[in-house]
Amino acid sequence: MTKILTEVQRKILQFIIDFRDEKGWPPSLSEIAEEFGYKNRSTVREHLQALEKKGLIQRDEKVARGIDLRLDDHMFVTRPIIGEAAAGSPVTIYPGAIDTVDLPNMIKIPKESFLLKVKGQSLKDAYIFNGDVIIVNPNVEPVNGQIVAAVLDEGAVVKRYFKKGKVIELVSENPEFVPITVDESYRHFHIVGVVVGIYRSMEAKSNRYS
Amino acid sequence: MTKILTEVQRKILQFIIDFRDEKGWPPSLSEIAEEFGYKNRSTVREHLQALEKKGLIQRDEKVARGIDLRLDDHMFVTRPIIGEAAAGSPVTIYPGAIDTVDLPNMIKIPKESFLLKVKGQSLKDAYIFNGDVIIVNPNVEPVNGQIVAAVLDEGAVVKRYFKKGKVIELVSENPEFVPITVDESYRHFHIVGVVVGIYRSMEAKSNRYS
DNA sequence: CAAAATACCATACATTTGTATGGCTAATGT
DNA sequence: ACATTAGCCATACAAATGTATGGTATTTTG
Repeated sequence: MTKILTEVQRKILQFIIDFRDEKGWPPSLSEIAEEFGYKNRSTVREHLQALEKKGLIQRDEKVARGIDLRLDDHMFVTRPIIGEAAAGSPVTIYPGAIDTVDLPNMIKIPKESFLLKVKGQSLKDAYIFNGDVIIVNPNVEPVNGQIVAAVLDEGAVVKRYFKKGKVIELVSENPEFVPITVDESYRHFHIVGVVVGIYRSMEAKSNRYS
Repeated sequence: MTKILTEVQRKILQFIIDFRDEKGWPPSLSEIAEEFGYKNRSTVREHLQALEKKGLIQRDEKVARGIDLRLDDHMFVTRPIIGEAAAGSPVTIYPGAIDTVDLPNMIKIPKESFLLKVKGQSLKDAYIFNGDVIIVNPNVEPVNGQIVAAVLDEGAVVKRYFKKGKVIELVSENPEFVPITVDESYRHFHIVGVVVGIYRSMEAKSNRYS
């Protein structure tokens, strides 16, 4: 089962992955040939046939750029969680991804967004629960009414954002909670990003009460 | 900024997304033409130029299948919602899709699954709220512990599924609620499908208290 | 209303792309 | 010693692919 790749095959596979990542479509035989200095496409084709035989790619030979990656599904399905959101402590961003989520083959993360796993019941006033994954886009300006993840003196919050003149108000989804008003008296205030959505995996193993 | 797509453009974009998802590489102009019954590739090319002008794709015209998706900036893809889930009334499946959700393009709905929009607060014992979208897969056998959407005499429920011998128990996420035991006394009992996940859009417009 | 955009078509053309065949060398295993 | 495999080449060929140009009809927009 463990088919070992030769050095050349490994490099070609890596090139296909990178190419596809960057351009959005797989390389043609010519492009692979050029990358590796081959004067001939047949050479490339033989390497691709080897890769297909070993199950790493699937080809439609009759079709231009008909190279499909068949890497372990984990590559695509398991995404790193780069931090945790919880009240009382700042949003923790791990230096390297520590935890991962298994998202049932349905979630792909755009480059600029990242995932935060919700820890504890601290965000339940926003109807977000332990184990939920929130999708945060750090590169957009929050619009009034959007939910943002923010860090301030007393910790991290996930609340609706309203800017009124110089003052920013952070309102909970749950009307029982009093809004936070951010003004000059705050020394630390930083918008982590806009919460674009939440995803909750419905796996039996998940435990929402821990 | 909000460039609106025409119906044709939207459909073509969706086809490109699905094609790429399924095959692993983008479609050629011919393949798009064939899909939509066009007798001509120039027609397709014009649509692609429109999509590129609106920033949704990026093309390398000189290259076969040179279509790159640029959905990151336009995070949302509109998908049809085919029904509603609410307690008290059976799960309603619209004959044709009526409503739509804007899902982040990162959420890829498996072909066999469908979306139900949650209406009212009736499912809040499962921590699912008004306006949430649940992703239901009807073609898999529920495993003990999974959350299912089911219809029974008293209406539709979304609860955890446990089969013990001949008896099926439907347990709420919230321990305060008493489990439902399904036995011979039930005349109607039908599993709609397994809830694979939920997605909640964090749009300002959404109103969770209606 | 006139201009622009949308949405199609036909035909022609140049490249790109992948395939097929055959041959050559070096390393490896039996 | 001999077969096998990996790795590379040249040449020829057919099909797929994208482009260019010019046309028609309808709808939308300023």
